[in-house]
Amino acid sequence: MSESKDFLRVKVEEDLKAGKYRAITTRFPPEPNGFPHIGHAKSIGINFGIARDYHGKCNLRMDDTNPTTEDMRYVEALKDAVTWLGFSWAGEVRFASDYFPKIYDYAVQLVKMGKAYVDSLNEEEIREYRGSVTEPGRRSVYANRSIEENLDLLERMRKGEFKDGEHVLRAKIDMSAANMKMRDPLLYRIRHAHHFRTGDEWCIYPMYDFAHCLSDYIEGVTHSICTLEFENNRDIYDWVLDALDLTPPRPYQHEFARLGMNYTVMSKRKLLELVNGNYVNGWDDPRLPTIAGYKRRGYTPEAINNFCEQIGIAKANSTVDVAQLEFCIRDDLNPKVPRVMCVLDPLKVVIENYEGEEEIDASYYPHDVPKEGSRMLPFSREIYIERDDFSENPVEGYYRLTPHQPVRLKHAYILTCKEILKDKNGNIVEIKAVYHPDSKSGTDMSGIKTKSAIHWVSAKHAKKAEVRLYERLYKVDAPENVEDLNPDSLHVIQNAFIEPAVVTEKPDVRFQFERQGYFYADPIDYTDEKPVFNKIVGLKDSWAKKSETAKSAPKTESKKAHVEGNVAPMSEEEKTRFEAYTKSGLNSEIANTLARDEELSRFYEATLLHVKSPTSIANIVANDVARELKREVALPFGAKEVAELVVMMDEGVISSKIAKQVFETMAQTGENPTQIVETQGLKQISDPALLKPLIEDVMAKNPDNVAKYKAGNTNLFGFFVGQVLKNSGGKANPTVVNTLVSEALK
RNA sequence: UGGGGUAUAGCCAAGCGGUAAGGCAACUGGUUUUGGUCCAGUCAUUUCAGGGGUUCGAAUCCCUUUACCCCAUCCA
Repeated sequence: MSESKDFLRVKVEEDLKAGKYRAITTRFPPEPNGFPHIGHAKSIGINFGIARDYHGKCNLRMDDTNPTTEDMRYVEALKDAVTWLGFSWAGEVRFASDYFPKIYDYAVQLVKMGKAYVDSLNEEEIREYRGSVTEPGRRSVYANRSIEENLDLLERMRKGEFKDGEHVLRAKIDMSAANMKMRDPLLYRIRHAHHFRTGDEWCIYPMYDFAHCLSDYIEGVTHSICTLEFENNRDIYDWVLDALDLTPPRPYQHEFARLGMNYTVMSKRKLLELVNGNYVNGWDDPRLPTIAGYKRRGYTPEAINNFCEQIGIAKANSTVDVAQLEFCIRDDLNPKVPRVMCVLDPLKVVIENYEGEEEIDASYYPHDVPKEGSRMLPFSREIYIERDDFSENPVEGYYRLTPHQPVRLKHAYILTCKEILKDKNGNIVEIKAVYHPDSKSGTDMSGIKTKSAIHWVSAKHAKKAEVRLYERLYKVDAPENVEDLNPDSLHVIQNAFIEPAVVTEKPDVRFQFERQGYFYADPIDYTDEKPVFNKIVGLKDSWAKKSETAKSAPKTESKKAHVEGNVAPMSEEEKTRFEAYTKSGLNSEIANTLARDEELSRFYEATLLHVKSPTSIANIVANDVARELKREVALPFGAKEVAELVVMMDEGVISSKIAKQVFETMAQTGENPTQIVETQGLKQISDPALLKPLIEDVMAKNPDNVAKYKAGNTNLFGFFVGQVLKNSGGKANPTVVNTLVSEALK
């Protein structure tokens, strides 16, 4: 695990340490209405990963509360994905639909408590009554129904006495809530639809907001982790669980930013469009970011999991570079898979001075991969090399075969070009070459230096193979619709030539095709008669990059100009205060902060009554008191205490640093500041004679930093002061320490 | 526009008043029978979205401005 923990793990540790839960339970709660993609992999990694790290449990629960969109087929895909990624859920797969009876009972209870009602407005009216983000909504007249009537109606809804949309059950919360989600959210709706698990047992179905929190509670989930778009729903989550007065402990919801990747779409809707519109070949098309797609392409679960770990968990909306994913799969495959040779774009080479044939023992792994295994490579007079590996008029820096530059055939001999054969159009169709008999790999006595070694196959022995090359599905980095699709995302090479051992020996299903990339024997279409390979990812290619960057012009970068907005004007009252404050010597920023906030100005003026020290008071009120006021609890101290603190500071009994510390204690415990200073012995130390030994000590313990500082890293000054202050328990007078340290460092 | 979030390098991301972690990408150089891997190194100090303030000291605390995301489905 990495050294820094993400905020979710921090929270889990806190809760465990505080004894909020004895053990933790998480859950992965997809709706079975689409195939899972790499964004789900991130969520799976988080939920199952946290459960694993803290010895808890993680459930797999299908959030199947909408019978019209869900299907068993997706349940299977979801189970496959979790299993393939290497995780196992606790017990059986759960279904929200299993809890329908319990959830219904909770609904009845809410009605009995007078906290929910049956509304009979139609869909349009409900929307209208909800108001808008700027305007409060108004409550339906049906909200006044008696508990008995509500109970009766709800029961009849369940029995199927009403048509779809005739009634809904709503929570009675607040139609003017600033959070739109809290304007009497719907709890149940009538749907005479067949559910893929409960069949026709129910004709009312709970809404997400009602079912999800209760499902979590029923399962004993402790940490309900979801994505950012549910932040607004957290209020309902809490409301429902609190309103029902449940036996603790109850779960709490925490949100993280979902995964975005460039050149990729991740929404279910867009993915569905690609599949249904036949822009790709099914849910497992290797170009898709679905788990099934990656699996079919040849990605390993290790690579996906590493990726999810590397990108981290945070709350900022972000778009990860696909290069990061590609790194992960290369990194995983490099030390694992055998190297073999496959020619994708063949160019025939006839070796005029070679007769007969031979077999070369060639290791499957390069020197830096500590694995055993080799195969026999047939070599003969006619071979294929990659068309790219020959150049009649090479550009500067070209290392491969040219009319004047010999090249090493990997594992075999050195080759020199003798003649180029072309067709009528001037295309090269064949190379005539000679080999150097004494240059055989391992026993090279030729003394010829080559710049590179290229891959090849014996024409007579090679097997024909289909190779599917994939490029990014989209041509733009932030694709929006099908117009952004890359028309060249799929290249099928029907006539690639691969060395025979790959088919006859099958040392693995994933290979590195030497110098090209990683490939996977397609699990569905591959046969020995017609081998099919999918390109997983290319090797890094610094040669291609070099030749390309030479062409493309450097991008011009521009920093966005920052727009300054207007500050809201002050009211008359505020203006009067502001002027009085500046007149009394406060700087305009502090005066402004105080003047604009009624509570702050009141506190400031009250403190001023105790001591005539406007600047010190203003500073502490505008900064520290303001912070405490932001919290929703009442202040445990008053103007008198702050005044005491100010006096101690003004008189130099304590430094401003200690004052902050004292203030914090005051805010937490409500203790008297003088007492805090007394009991904790916080009086500041200003005597240089007492401070000097501390400074010398720090210097002696950090000779490296002293050297760095003297070499010019003046930032380290703060480090020394900080260390001294820390060692003095915060009591050293920072001003004195500063002068002493700067003297000592001369 | 009301509410809820977020802002640190080209892309992710740590950091919680005292030396701006790490990964990807990029760029040097070395090793190499893969232009791969590996190794060594470079890559935020007019610097943490902008402006002000508090402090001996601010990415971090306070005020303020800006930009982006989410919320007005009987979807989840």
